[in-house]
Amino acid sequence: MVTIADIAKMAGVAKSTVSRYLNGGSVSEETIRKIEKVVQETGYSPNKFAQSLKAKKTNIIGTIVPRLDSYATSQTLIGIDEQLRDLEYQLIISNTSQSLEREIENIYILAQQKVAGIILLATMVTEKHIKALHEIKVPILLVGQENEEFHSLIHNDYQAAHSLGEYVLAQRHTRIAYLGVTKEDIAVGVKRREGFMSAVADKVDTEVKYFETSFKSEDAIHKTLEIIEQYKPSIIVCATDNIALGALKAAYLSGLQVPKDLSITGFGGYEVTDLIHPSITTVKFFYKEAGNFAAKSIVKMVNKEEIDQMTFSKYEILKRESVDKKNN
Amino acid sequence: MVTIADIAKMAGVAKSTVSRYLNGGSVSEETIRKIEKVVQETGYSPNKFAQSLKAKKTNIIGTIVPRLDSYATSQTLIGIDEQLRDLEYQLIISNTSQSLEREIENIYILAQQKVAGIILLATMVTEKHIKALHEIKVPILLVGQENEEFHSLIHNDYQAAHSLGEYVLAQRHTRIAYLGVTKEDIAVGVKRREGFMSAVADKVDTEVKYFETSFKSEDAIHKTLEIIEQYKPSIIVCATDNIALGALKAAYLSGLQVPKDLSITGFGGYEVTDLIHPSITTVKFFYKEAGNFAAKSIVKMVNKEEIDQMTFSKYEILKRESVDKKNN
DNA sequence: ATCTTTTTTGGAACCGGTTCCGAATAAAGT
DNA sequence: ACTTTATTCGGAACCGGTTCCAAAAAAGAT
Repeated sequence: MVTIADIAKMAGVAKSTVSRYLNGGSVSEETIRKIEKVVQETGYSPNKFAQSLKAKKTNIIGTIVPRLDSYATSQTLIGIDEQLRDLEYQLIISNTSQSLEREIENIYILAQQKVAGIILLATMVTEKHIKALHEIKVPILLVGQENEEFHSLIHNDYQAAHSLGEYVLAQRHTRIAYLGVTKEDIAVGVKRREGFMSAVADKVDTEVKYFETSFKSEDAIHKTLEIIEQYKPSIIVCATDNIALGALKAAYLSGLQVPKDLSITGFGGYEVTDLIHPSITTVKFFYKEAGNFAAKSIVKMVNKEEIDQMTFSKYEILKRESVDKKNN
Repeated sequence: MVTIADIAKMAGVAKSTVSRYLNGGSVSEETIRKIEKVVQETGYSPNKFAQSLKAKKTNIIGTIVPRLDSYATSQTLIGIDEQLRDLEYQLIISNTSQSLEREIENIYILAQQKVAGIILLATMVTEKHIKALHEIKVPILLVGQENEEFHSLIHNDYQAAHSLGEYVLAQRHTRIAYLGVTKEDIAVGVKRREGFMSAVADKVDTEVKYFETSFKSEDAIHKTLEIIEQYKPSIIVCATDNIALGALKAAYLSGLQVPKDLSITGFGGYEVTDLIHPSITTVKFFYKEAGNFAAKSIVKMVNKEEIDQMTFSKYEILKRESVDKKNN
């Protein structure tokens, strides 16, 4: 490994002169040429650890993600990655495999690595999270969950679900099942449910029942089989697209035709929802664009610029084959 | 930020004593207690840059991946991540968004960061790749593509496709379309095709035609529409599950029933292939287990242990609803 | 109690880069 | 030609940890 001392010796100058050359300091044209020649011949590049040790900072942004095999996470990371590259920051991805303990641990690990900022894609934000995030003195951006103590970028779960509720009413569905998830996930478990109910509850001649499943499609299959047997809804509104896939499978297993016998909606706008038959009506969140925005925001925070405390990403209702219009 | 010098001062000992305490050197019980107390009170942890600068190595394994939104990549990374965590190595994920230039660049960047080893999930291995991998003097493991100069962990594309070909024959399909991808991808574009053809070519009364598409489902939809119109196969064997999803959509758009009018197979064993209707017959590769194995292997290489030059991961034919048996 | 062996400790050098500042040199001004 | 200003350069200290080795202390043997 070639060091700055080697380069200095080979170019016949001092280490500090090479350093000045590398960092835009005062160096004569002749000396520049001498150093350049040696740098090119050797392929020298500075030792990152030495630089960071001295500078006490890095150009690294850490992200903490709950899982690697989720569409929302992947797309968000792609957006973050693209934008950070443009801004000449390096991205570190820490996968916590949905362990809250690991999330806390990774917060401290990233701080130790002197990341310039942290983007936390959170499923939930506990007191321990908050304590850790305060202790480490690093700019933090939450993505996907809101919290009044930290800057947040969230998908407008409430408003999106409300819009979907309006669409379901406009399609004249009156016997509605809502298949949600645990309240511990504020965004998916609470806000989407509340938003949807705000649109459909208390409508005359409209019955809506809440059911709960996990995030796994296999559990959603079983739950939907129950719902079909016990409640016979004309539509099932699912809190995620993966749950909707499970509901679709259960409909087939029950001998029902979608959307004729049972309509189904999802949430997220995963690509596969347009590839299958029937294509699934869903709410599309622009995860990649959200990732782009998150990257820009965290860099602004690193540079001590002001950003909004809370930002909402866009959504779009994708009206597709899986919902029909009822005649009543 | 508390440094080792602060700890030493507070405990009334020398820096080198604190360092020995931290690294299992010779320290008396009394001195251990003094240091421990101060370390706990301050929450001190060593500066990673200083450690790495001195040690000239890290406990980081870098992975270079072509994309973040692929099932195979996600599962492999999850497997790598789990295993590395157990082995107390940190994982860095570098996403190259399918740019060969970025792959080369990231090889050098990771070397600069003194990663202990690199796992390269490659789509193809060019001369530039080989040059870079040789220059950086870091243990390398290729995953998903074979190359005789570097240790490789590959999915047995040839044998798996051969087995699938045998299954297709056993289901008595005689008018077969194979929908493949570019030959530049040796594993998916060459080996899978060759393996399948080795099973079905030259069979009496069996006609098999090769067609080509990109990895994108949308392109596969269009290509499949053409194939259905021009060749009317009884089965389409697709080089990936995403292509199979496209083929399934095209069958629906053509008014065909699967598997009655047209059978479809995929490759990879993505979860969604069992969620949709009809469930797709496919070859399942155990990506996560492959990731586990890759992590163990790279760590062995880092420790100068011998490993096999080439290792094959397992596969399994998942016989599902999308292929029926012909009566001929 | 004395001698030998083992354990413990601290000082200093080192890892590879950055930065300050005085000295030297060059350029500009009178 | 002399003075003032600007540019360039190199030496040394520093960033926070590790490690070597001589000296001191402790433990074991006679």
